[in-house]
Amino acid sequence: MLTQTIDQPWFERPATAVAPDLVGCCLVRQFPDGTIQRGIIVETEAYEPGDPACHAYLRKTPRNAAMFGPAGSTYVYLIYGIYHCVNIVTEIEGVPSAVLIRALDLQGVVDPSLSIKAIHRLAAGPGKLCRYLNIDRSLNETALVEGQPLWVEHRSLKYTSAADVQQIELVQTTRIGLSQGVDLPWRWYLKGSPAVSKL
DNA sequence: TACGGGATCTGT
DNA sequence: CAGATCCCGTAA
Repeated sequence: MLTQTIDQPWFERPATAVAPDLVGCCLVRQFPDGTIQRGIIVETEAYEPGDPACHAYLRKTPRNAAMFGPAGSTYVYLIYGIYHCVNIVTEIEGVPSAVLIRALDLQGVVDPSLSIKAIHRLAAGPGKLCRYLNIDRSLNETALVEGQPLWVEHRSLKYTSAADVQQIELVQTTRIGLSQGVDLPWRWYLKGSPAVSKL
């Protein structure tokens, strides 16, 4: 068994704990026609209660309701009227907490018209990865379960064997694009990945 | 009911 | 660095 699906208990932790652990894991998208696209998560951000940048900072509203849902479900929202962003909900139900998936290193993309470098930019950013994976609000509040439209797999053996868990070099910095909570260092990315949205 | 801004990206 | 373009949160 090379990959293992991550299930709910793993996500029942604060977003600031889950977010760094998700880097190196694999987001799996199964399209309606059954085809599957995988991407290694290379960049995440955490959003938590008490965090002024969290969409649920003030109260529960129709938009942010998904953040209060069970761990291991999705929170998908529309931003700037154009792009979607996908989060993985963490913490026990009722606690608004989530990890924004900011960038993926897509696996198995074969397109002769694109350079390797260009392929690495296809999902380099939260809006771009949702566009590429065709993720919109119809996938809001979806459980991350194998065989569903979206799920997550643990770091593969080739990443986790031997010396390697330690070799995932994480960089921790401040989050991007915010006007509130700008000083909280709740963004993590895989050092050296060509698919990270910004250095 | 009206209004303004947003966890973004692209092309100029 | 402005524009795209929609939803929703807040105020009235």
